[in-house]
Amino acid sequence: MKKSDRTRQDILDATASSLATVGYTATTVKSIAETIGMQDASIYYHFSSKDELVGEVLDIGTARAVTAVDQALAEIPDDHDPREALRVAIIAHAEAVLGGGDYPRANVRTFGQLPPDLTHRHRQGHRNYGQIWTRLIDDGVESGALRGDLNRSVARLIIIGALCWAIEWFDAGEEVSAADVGEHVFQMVVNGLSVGEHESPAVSV
Amino acid sequence: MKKSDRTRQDILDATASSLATVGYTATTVKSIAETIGMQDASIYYHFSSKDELVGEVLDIGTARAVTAVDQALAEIPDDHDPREALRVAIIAHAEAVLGGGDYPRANVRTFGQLPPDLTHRHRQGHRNYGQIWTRLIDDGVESGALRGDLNRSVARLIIIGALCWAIEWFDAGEEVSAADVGEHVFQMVVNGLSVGEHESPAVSV
DNA sequence: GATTAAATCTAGTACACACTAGAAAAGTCA
DNA sequence: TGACTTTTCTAGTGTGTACTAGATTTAATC
Repeated sequence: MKKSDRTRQDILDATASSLATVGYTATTVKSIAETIGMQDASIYYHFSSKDELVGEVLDIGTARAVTAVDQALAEIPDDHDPREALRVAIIAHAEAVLGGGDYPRANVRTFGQLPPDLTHRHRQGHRNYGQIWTRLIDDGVESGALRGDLNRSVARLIIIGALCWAIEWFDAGEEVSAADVGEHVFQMVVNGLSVGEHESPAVSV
Repeated sequence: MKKSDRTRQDILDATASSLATVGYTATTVKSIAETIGMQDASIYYHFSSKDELVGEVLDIGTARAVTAVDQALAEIPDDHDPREALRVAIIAHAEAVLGGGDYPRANVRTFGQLPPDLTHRHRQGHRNYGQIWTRLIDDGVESGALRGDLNRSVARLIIIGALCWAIEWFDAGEEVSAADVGEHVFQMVVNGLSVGEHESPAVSV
């Protein structure tokens, strides 16, 4: 019973890593098996199909991203500026998806390449994740800290999009960290690029 | 000689449409052939391989996006505010990629799913496109209109990312137009979501 | 209308993929 | 050790893919 659990975990890890780096199509059952030194057929003792395996990896990925953002939000004081909550959430997301493990990265990386079944399966998870952001923006607008003249749904998707797309160009080896990317996104979408009266920003790379 | 050109165009169009809607892997030579009422083998009279065909579609896509942005920029007066140039470029990009034809959409949609050869082939095209944006941001910073305390390269990638990711959620049937999305991106990354002294924005959806 | 060239089709090959069946090996515990 | 279970392997199937070769049809030219 112990052996099986460890192997199962190895398979999940290898799949997450492969999805995060080469995407869904290039992630073959054979390549996963090779990574952990098994025959491809042996995978099917632990998972009934490739898509069930991939689905489980993606489930873990969304769960981790949600947890990361929730935890970060839980740590800020109650009397916070709604902008600060947004900042914390953006940076937490950036760190989870860019600097974090393979699971959240696999999630974002394979977005739009999955077969219909898997896409449908994860729609609910994405909706839940989106609600966190909807609330953050609503709080900001209703408290008067954020502008109310923009479509909130579009604003939310633009923020998430800027963060998700970063996975396409972000290079962990470079001098810009995952948190830096988050800080930049926050500075841009909240304070704006335009010269004005901003608090002196903490980030300068 | 005429016939061949028209068929060739039909193949390109069908490929662009397929890439834009279902992605690279699901775009098979057979499905392309079916769309235009041919046998799959006949495609190879016009193109030597699937990837050569796809590569040509992507080339056209980048060219159209570049042209759209260049043209939009050429039409603004010489004494423009650098922010206005950025706004025009952002909206032109949004319209080209979201509201425009299948070719630019195919480009963005298949980003990250292409085999290494094709990825490498288009790196130069993307670099050229990026330079347009680099110049826009540099102009803004050097003229004092945009903040200079952020990493310009990161800022550029965040703007492009927000626009590119929009293809994943944008629905042409909804009440938000492609130009609306561009306007939102501009308002957010240049003026910021934060409440402050903005000119009353023209967009309110 | 006959001759030639262009364009498409029929019929296949080779390969990679997800997945299966049953034998073999490894692990567990009396 | 021996009986049993769990896990992995060997050897395959079927399917879908890009792509090829050569015959066949369609179009253009004289």
